[in-house]
Amino acid sequence: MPRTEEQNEKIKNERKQQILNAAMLLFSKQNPAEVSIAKIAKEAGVSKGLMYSYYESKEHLQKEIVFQCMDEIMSIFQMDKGAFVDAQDFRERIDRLFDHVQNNITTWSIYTQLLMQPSMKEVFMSPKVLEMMEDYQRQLYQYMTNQGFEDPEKEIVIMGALIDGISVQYVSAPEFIDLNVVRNHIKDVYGKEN
Amino acid sequence: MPRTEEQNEKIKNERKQQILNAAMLLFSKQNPAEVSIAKIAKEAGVSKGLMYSYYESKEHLQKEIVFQCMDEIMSIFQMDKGAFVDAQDFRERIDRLFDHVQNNITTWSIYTQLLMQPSMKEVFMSPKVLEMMEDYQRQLYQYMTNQGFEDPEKEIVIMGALIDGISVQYVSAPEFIDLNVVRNHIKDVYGKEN
Amino acid sequence: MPRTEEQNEKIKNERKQQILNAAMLLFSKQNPAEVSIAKIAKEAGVSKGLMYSYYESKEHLQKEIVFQCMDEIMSIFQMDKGAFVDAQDFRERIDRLFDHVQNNITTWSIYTQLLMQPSMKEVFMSPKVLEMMEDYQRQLYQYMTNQGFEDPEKEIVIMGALIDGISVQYVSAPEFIDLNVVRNHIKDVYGKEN
Amino acid sequence: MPRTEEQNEKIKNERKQQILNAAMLLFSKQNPAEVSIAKIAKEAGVSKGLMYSYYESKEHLQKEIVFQCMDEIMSIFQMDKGAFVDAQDFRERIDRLFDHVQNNITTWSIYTQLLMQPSMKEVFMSPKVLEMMEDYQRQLYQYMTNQGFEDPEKEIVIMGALIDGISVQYVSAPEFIDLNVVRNHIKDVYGKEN
DNA sequence: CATGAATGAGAGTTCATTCAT
DNA sequence: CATGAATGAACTCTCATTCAT
Repeated sequence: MPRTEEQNEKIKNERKQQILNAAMLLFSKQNPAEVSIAKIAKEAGVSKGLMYSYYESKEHLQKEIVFQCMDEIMSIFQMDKGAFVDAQDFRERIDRLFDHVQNNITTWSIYTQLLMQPSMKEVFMSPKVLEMMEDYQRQLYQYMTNQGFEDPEKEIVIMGALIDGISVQYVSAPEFIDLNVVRNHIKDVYGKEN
Repeated sequence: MPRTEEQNEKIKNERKQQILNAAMLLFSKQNPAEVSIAKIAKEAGVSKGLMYSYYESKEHLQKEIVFQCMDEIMSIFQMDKGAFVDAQDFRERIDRLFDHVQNNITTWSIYTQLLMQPSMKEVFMSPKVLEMMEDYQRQLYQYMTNQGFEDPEKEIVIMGALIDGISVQYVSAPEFIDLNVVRNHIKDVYGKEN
Repeated sequence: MPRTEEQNEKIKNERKQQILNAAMLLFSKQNPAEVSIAKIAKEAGVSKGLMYSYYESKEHLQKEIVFQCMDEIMSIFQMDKGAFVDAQDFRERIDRLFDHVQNNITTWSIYTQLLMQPSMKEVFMSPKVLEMMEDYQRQLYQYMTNQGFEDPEKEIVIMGALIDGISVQYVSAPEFIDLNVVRNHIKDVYGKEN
Repeated sequence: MPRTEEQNEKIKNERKQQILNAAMLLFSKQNPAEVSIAKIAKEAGVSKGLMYSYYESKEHLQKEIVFQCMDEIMSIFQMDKGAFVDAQDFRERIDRLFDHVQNNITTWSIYTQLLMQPSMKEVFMSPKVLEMMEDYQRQLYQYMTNQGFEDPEKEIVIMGALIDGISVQYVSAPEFIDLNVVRNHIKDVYGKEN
């Protein structure tokens, strides 16, 4: 009784996720360039050969990881739900973001590490990502304007720098960094009820 | 007749700098782990073998670069000159920092890239660096207090996140980022004359 | 469909033996330290990389060879069969030993060469080898006493020196050395019927 | 005031000996193939470059060492003094030999190690060495005949094997081997007064 | 769909040797 | 005569990738 197409698809997706998880775990502990395909395969519990049924090459695997991280991170702001409706919505999204950083340090660690690499610039500059960015900018601009800021663009830059800065510090040395200082600061400054 | 001690010293220094420059150039364009000794040697115009007269191993070369970057960056704030005396001094130091980021993007790119790597944690946690950090914290704390901030520690965190965040963004995509927004914001907020 | 465990095992054993044979052949013709992994791989008809699937390192390969030679040589005296029962048994064992030297000059050449190297002392001093040596001493002591020798320990030393000396000479220049002179001398002196 | 030709010659010889001694010291502790020219130069207190004023290559240095060892060893028997005149003379020469082994374990260790190497066969087979060997054989044959041995050739083989065997054992593990057992045995058997 | 033996290019590293000084 | 910076070939070893099974 051969497996149905559907079952196969399911198995494939599970395997793919297995491999991705294994890779992410190892990448978070060591420079991806120093993690061998063999180690990932072992960690994922599959054979070396099988890796290439799911990922064309090591480079592709790395890029897919960055994309997945990006998707995950972007989804936090729930851009699909439309613009930030009000200050409460804004504060909730900020909380979701900071919670995510705190609870998914592995994801963020890999994401930061990989994004720092010049070779990943093309991922960063892909249409898909750029579009997301623009959406994010537009919605935030709208919100900042509503909040009465004189120079919304400036505030977006400041807020972005704050978030990126504290995240980078946090993944580098989570034991020394308290995310809440910045979290609260952002909520105070940008999430005030009118 | 053999070269004098002096002549040898001079040659060695020149060669060492040559290699360092080549390595930094390449590291800024590609993940250091993926830059081979052969490539660095070629870029520096020396033989592969000679690399090992000047650097015990690739790892040592990498670490020396991080340390050098760190020294350079730390020296910007001129902690040796003592605490920030007044707002003007503060603003000058901030300017020096931002100028440095802008003019030494290579240094900052490598520095950020390497520091993101788990294996570099030990460099970051070395006594020398930690001591510098503490100095920096202490002097800034003093300054923030003088400026009349209620919660100086919080302000240090915020300012640090801002600087790190904008720097990371800048080295990732200098063509899209305008450092001056954050530079002026910091000078406005923290560098006001009393 | 993947190969069965059994098939893999078989392949691995064959390959391992192939490599061992190649290494021994080359080691017998040249100082092992001067025989490169590449040469061994070529002689064995496998790729350089594959060598490391079977032997962790060159050092491991060398040591495995010494151990194998040692086992082979030790097994000649068939210590497991118990003490030398009588003069005929003694003579038979001596013959087996000399036949082995004559027919396995490669083994003996490597063995002698490697054992001369200071770094191999640890192999020589391993518990397993030392135990075998003691067994050998004990059994020979018993036999020499039975044969009526006044100073059995002395005879053991003399006989050992004779065997080692002629073996070393033989592997150095087999075309000049006639093993039988010493073989017969030992059988005459120590293998007389009571 | 330039050095005279004579002084230069003296300096050269001293330097040469310096290098030789350094090399022998290191070779006795490590497989010659693993001792670098740099290490020898350092041990000898000269520059790497100078090594090549005295020895054409590493190989030549090694061969010169074997030759020197051989000369030293051969001189012990004082073949130049002519045949063994009587049993006392024989016993004295045997004593000189065993004393030398005991007091110059470094020399013997290198000598044995190097002679075991197939590449050194040519040294062993050189006319000079072969001639020495023949002299030794002839003189010993004469002596053994005088001593009344029926088969002098056989006795020469036996004695040679004994000496080589115990020497090899001694340099391999001096702490376990008592040279005197064989020394006395040889003097007893072959050095009896008629 | 799954395996892991096998490959080969290239990595880091060492070292005998050369040669400008 | 003496130095040691410099070279380049060769070394040990790793690893992404392939493919027979």
